[in-house]
Amino acid sequence: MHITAKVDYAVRTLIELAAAGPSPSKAEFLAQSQTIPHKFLEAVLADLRRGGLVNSRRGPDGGYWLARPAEDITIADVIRTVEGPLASVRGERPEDVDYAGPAAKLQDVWIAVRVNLRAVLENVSLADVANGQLPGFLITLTSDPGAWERRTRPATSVDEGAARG
Amino acid sequence: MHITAKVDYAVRTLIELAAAGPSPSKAEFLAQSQTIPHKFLEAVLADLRRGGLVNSRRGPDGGYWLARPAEDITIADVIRTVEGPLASVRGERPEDVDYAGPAAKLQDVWIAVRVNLRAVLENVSLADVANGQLPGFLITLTSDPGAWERRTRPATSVDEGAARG
DNA sequence: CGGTTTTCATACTCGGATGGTAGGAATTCG
DNA sequence: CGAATTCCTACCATCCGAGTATGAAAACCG
Repeated sequence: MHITAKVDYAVRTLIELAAAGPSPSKAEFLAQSQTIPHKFLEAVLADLRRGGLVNSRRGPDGGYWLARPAEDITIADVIRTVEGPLASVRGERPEDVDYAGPAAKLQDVWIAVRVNLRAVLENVSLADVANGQLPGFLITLTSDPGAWERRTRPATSVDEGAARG
Repeated sequence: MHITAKVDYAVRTLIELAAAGPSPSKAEFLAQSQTIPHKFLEAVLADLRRGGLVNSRRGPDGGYWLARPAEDITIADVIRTVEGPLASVRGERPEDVDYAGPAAKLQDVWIAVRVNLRAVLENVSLADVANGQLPGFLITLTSDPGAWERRTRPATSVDEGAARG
């Protein structure tokens, strides 16, 4: 469950474009604003252009701008454009896996994971983030202080010889 | 957002052990039951043992069995044992990332993603899956037929507005 | 037209992860 | 003892992630 640099860069760049409005922004400016290696960002922007999320123009006064309104581009759109499906199991889509015996119902778990991923990523737009006004359900999810705590797996009772409550 | 073969194998193997009860199961049997390469499964089982999720014994009548009750081991436990943190952004934990300018609130999105991942993975146990009796919230999440449909990113032309809220 | 600025395309590197395989040592049992 | 099984170390092939280098193509300026 890893957000790659490419996805991270793509989302941040598009947020920057959402904030910039309709006039074109140069790759060099975007790279410096978000601290992204310039040439690497160019490759990401190429994917975004081929995916139809941004338009571009060359030459002086050239640059990149959003191809659609920032309200209509979700984080899920960005991930699918630069990386493919939101969730996959060993390269397959969750609905395509097939498990034997007692593991049969494991498929439902992966489906539920995808449902919950979608519930967040398909319901936050670039405009939401750029304006700093996240949707209500997002506020609710992140307002629990536990949401910000790191959680490590429980220490096994076996290797802690002495103390166990 | 990719479930690796290692995680998939680990979970399925532990479910098989949950179904097998307290008597030891041999790696060869587990490999064949779940169609996993035998030697690769051995490496996975080694991680699970070092992580304290299974115990083992050698020799004839040897094998592997769960170190804790199947009701007390969640899918999240398994993922953290064999792969590390549930969610990460460019190798960092979501609470540690720091974004400039209009992207600042993007951190909250990643936090929300982790919250929703935890909501599923920390609340399904090996016993739930092995018994085929998933918790109610899981049933609810997967009973929507849309949960099983693949979703592709919208075509470049604007057609359907996403149902928000 | 020439020169400058920018995007665009291609190819390359480099390390680490992923998904395995092989061979043999250690342990347990009959 | 000998057979069965886990356990350990090493190895391998391939791909992916992240980034670099070089230069061609387009757009604008005068």
